[in-house]
Amino acid sequence: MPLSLSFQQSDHNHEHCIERALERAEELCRVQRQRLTAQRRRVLELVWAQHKPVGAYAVLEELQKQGRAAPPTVYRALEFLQQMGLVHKIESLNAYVGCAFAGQPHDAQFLICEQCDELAEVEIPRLSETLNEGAAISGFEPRRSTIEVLGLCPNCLDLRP
Amino acid sequence: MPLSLSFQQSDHNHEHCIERALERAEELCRVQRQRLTAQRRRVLELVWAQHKPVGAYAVLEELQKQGRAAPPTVYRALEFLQQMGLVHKIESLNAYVGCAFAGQPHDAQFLICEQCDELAEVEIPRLSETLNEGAAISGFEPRRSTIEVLGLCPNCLDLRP
DNA sequence: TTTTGCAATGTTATACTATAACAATCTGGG
DNA sequence: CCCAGATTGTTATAGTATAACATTGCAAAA
Ligand SMILES: [Zn+2]
Ligand SMILES: [Zn+2]
Ligand SMILES: [Zn+2]
Ligand SMILES: [Zn+2]
Repeated sequence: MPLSLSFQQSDHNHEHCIERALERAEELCRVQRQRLTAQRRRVLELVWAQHKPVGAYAVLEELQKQGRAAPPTVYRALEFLQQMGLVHKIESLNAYVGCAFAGQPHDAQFLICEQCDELAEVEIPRLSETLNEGAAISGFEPRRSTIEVLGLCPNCLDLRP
Repeated sequence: MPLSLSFQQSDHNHEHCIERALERAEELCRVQRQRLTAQRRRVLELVWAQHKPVGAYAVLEELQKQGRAAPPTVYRALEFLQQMGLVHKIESLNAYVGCAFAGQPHDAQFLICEQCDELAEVEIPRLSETLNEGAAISGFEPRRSTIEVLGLCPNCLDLRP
């Protein structure tokens, strides 16, 4: 997965992204004997609607367009999807995004554009190793890391003076 | 600053930590012609009360022991202190912690123990460089990064089976 | 097939985190 | 002193997330 393709072009076929994510989810849940119910599938679909982090209440609003729904519905689905490694929470934004590497064990690393809100999940070479080695020097044993980088994406940089 | 001293011993002289932080704050505000008011000073003191992240409403409760106070009081003080580089927000915990490197330009990096809640602000060798170089490969220009590592601290690891 | 028990969802209420808006007060420079 | 801007007070409300318990759905066991 070449890093230079981390950020999607605005004209890419996003339907394809969504389809692929849903297929991947079906597969993972089947293998792990977990139920990807219609509700959960729909939430995953909504989270994947864009390559941008989406708030839980934004998902809720969409759900409500097709019937009643309350916050616990969304949060339960998001929790399930996170546990299945299908969705990540972006802590610095209180928002959620579909995992680009579902099924592949990885530490989550995100580049987030503060201009257009586009997000790319990346795997920066040697970053996890450097982090783990550095933590070990402190005698610390890492279990889960939050790495969220805010800045300007290539698309927005191109449009700049 | 040796990384192996990142986590404080439970018997260290923490009054000294607090005094040093306050002196540092006075100095920084003086130089930058900003006012470290009694309110702001008190909030900084409360944030420094432990080497653990503290919630805004926990600070508020302490303030209320010495008179009336409302949420905006705390959030304003925290915002000021963050802008002055005296306090960091821990995004994954919605909590705040005193900066260990006030006055020294740095990217914030935290090791957080999920057992005892102790937190160490660290500067992992080459981590920022690795991150910036990796982002550059994506054509991304980083501005601010959130790096929070959850795991077990040396003290808690020692007490384990 | 019926039973049964757990998983999932519905529903209501509430906790927790943070900010908007405007009034009152304080502070330092002219 | 007087003013203008900064700071704080105060009330209300927005935004994020979970508790608690009722109901429904689903599949394995009998
Ligand atoms: Zn796409
Ligand atoms: Zn991922
Ligand atoms: Zn200390
Ligand atoms: Zn710091």
